[in-house]
Amino acid sequence: MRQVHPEFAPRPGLSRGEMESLQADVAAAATFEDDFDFDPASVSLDSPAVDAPLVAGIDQAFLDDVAVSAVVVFRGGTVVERTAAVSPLDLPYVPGLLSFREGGPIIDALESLDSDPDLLVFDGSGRIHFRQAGLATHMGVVFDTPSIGVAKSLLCGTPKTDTDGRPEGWQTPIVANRSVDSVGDHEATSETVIGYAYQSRQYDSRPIVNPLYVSPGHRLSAETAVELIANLSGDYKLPEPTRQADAYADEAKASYRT
DNA sequence: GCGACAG
DNA sequence: ATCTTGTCGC
Repeated sequence: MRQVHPEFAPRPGLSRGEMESLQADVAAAATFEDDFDFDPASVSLDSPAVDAPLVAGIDQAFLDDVAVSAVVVFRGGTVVERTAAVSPLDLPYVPGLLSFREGGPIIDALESLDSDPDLLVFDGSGRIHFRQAGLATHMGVVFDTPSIGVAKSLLCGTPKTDTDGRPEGWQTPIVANRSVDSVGDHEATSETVIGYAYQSRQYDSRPIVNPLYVSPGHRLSAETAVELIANLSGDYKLPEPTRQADAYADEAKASYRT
């Protein structure tokens, strides 16, 4: 696939202030409402539909100063394409600036993809971010493609209800808190729903499984984002596209080491 | 100064 | 994220 807005792509060598300023521009350019042409209900893991939307899962593995970015593309429950790219890392991990560390490598991988996915699913946050421009939002805007962020822990915002020990399928809104800035048309008040905590799985044996934190990246509402992730969840905690991308990144990393 | 945070 | 053996349990 190709970048639609390369001017928003993370550039190495920016100061912290410039990175934060670019994130504000990205957030202002993002849409947190449904704006896509496929039917959310047609996104599933078992639909044999030959015309089901293409969903790409993206994840990375690391080795010293290089990132191995993997993309696994699904159509219904079938993998139709996989790619992996190895790229140098310029910056360390800094909470809030993840897209500047991982964005470049991810763009490399997505550009090497033959398919043109209808939906991108990232390992990290989307709108659940200090400037409402997490990794999923940043990448979604650069490729102008619907995107969702699925994080295993909460970066900011507050769950409307306590999330401990909830049953499978349970969900509660994540509203903005003081650490979330209003950006462009996207205000951030204690009423603003920036994502959802979603209990994708709960095993009888384990005492507790933490929920996933799902947030819209671009061209999606928070409600639709959770609905889609629910449709893409199988027997494991992580949605299948992300889980497979994670495994493929590890594979690619292992073969790269040798 | 306190809080405190994706991968 | 990454470094890692065994081990508990379905």
